[in-house]
Amino acid sequence: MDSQKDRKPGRPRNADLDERVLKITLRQLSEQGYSRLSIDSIAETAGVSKPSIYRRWPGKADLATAALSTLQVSEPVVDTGDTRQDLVGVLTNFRKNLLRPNGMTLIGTVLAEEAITPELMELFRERIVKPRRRMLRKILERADERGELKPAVEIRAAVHMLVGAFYAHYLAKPEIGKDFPQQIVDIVWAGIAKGAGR
Amino acid sequence: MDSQKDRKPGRPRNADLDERVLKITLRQLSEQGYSRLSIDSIAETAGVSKPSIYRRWPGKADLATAALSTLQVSEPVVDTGDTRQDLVGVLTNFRKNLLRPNGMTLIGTVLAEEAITPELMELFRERIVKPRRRMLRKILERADERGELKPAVEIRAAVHMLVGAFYAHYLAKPEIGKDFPQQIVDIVWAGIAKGAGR
Amino acid sequence: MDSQKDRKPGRPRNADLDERVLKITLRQLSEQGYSRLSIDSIAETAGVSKPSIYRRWPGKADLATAALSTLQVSEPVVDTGDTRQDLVGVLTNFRKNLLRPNGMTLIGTVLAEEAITPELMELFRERIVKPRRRMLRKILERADERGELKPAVEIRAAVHMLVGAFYAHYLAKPEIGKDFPQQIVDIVWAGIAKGAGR
Amino acid sequence: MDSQKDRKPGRPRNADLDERVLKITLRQLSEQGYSRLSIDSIAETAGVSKPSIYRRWPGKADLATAALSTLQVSEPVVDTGDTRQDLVGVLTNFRKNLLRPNGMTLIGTVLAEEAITPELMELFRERIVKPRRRMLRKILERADERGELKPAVEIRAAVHMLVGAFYAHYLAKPEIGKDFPQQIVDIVWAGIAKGAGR
DNA sequence: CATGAATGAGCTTTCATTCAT
DNA sequence: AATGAATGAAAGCTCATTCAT
Repeated sequence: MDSQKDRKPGRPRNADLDERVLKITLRQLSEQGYSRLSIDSIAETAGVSKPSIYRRWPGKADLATAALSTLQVSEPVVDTGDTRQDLVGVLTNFRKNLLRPNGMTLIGTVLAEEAITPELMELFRERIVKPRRRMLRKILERADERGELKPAVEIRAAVHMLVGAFYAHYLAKPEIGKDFPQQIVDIVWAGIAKGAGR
Repeated sequence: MDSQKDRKPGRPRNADLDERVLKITLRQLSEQGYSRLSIDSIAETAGVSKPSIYRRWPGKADLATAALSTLQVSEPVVDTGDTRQDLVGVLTNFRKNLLRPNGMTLIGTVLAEEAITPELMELFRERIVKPRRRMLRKILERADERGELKPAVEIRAAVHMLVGAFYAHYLAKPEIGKDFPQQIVDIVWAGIAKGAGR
Repeated sequence: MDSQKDRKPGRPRNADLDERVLKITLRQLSEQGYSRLSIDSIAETAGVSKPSIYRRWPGKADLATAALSTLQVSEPVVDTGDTRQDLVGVLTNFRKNLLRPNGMTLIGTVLAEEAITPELMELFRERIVKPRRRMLRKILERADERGELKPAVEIRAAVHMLVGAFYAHYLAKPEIGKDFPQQIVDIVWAGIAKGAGR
Repeated sequence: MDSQKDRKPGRPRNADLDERVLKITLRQLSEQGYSRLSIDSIAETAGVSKPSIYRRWPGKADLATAALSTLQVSEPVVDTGDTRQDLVGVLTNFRKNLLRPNGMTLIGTVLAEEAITPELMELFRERIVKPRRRMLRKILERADERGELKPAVEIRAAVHMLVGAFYAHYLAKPEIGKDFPQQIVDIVWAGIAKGAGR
């Protein structure tokens, strides 16, 4: 009798449903962008009725936001002791994600919608952009603590360059060579490391 | 007979119209993205009928493409003799464009639509991305010819970094400081210039 | 054994609930009409679940009907001895009700729905229309017994005119003057009273 | 060549369409009321696409209003010289309309929607209510000019009673006898005519 | 008994596109 | 060539009703 005492009243939610809907929303979001995203088609694909969706999320924007917020970049921070190798590791992984089908669509949609649905951009920043940057920043901060960097190096700017190089490359040419992470790290390292650049 | 020699038969097309439509299309494209782009509203804003649009461009994608292709980045290549100053000049201008209202919307739309309307991306690459990169590349090539760069420097990678840093910064934080171009150039320069990085 | 003798088995119904729901239903019915009446919103406003409503009333029509049937015009029959004054009294009250906000919405809804939900009209007739008419009829019958009326006066027709004048006035112009009841009574009285109309 | 000079450019409108849509709208409005009125079903019944409707009328309210405004009570003003006979004639016709199927639905809908879509009521007043009243008023004014009425009779109030009696009767009992017009006219006449009421 | 969840059908409205002058 | 009219297909959202605890 005790085992039921804290059961909530009413028909329990179908827990699957949340997950299924969010997953499909995220897929449509990444494949077709926010404005092509259709609750009709999400409902159909998920095998769910539209009101079930509207019960959970008040509107399209909220649903898209919720889907985005399920994303979470969370790779363990590597620490091999070799700064350059650590950086290359993170960037290699970044490259892989970028080159996946629709790897850039989500970021595109988020930028395209910024004026109209700014929440998307904000979430994307918090959940995707910042976590990835944090990994790189940590690596560089460790290097700094070990005294590997020049004094007064702008770590944030270095991170911008490391990450940004991939965006720029993609925009110029969508095939990014396997050794690009290494190339980028080499140049940045030469720019920020103490005694580098001989 | 002279006065008519290069007239085509039939009622001539209204040349104004092309221009007006393309201009408005481009604006809507930059402000609201491709999928919110509405031929209805373009026609209305331009004071033109929809069939007049369809006569010229077979469909929405073609119209958007045509509008994009009117864009042309064409800044005069500066050459002050000081490589770093030249780079900072170009990037300062780049920053200004980026920070304009909707400065990133167009690029976002183009990325978001890549899977569905790849022509947009291709055009954007040719008309916007590559010209800007070319300016930076030229500056660096000149520097190389003057012997300012380390041997075997990957100029293309350096350009990726210079440009990309802005994208990355925008994604992480949309306010980009005035001295950011200088910061970036400093680091890259330290990474690629002969004798730099002491 | 006494204390439970008239308890029904199982959990007793919450009597409050009936009342609350009906009251809110009646309000929505009077303010927005039958077809805008929404069980969703009734449930929410009453703080009740929808199945609790459906358990009591099989559907929307039944609920609306039940709400209507709680209405009951029941004014004490005045009898000052002065027929005209009595009539004016009733009609003055009628005017007040008519001019209340949404004073005509309920009657409108009932007419509008007659073809689809005839029960509403029937109930309205029994609970609202007839009781009010009965008051007027009583007054006139009393007058007749006192010998104030011409012989063979159609009392029912007189009542139609007394009441109907207000409807007609409202339809033509929704502001009804304070002396309208008196005006109407004067004319009717001149038409039906013995020796009137000199 | 002249015969075409004032033809409007563009594809001409399908004139039938307006008429068909308005007719069906009016029917649905009278049968089911404003809020059940559905553009979907109007379009289907009229064999027309929904955008064709929206091109002509910006929304549901406008369409309903337009449909209402096609109505026009316009009966020739009879003048037999016998006031009572003239009145009975108009009211007999009124009775016939009232007793038609859904004869009261339209007026009900208009009342029910007054708070939400007041244009309907306004139009109804102008197009239906006032014209009919005008006919009765004219008859009474003529009688007055002929010196048939008591001095200072409130003609408007008399008209309210004549018309209103039918509404009141309908609300109390929807079967209205054939001699009701005569009955009503008799009482009112006794109330307002000079020397009547013996 | 009462609840919260789920559903199918419907609503108004907009869009890209084609027709008929 | 240019126009206004017409269309089929969808979109976002809400409602009356039923299910599963």
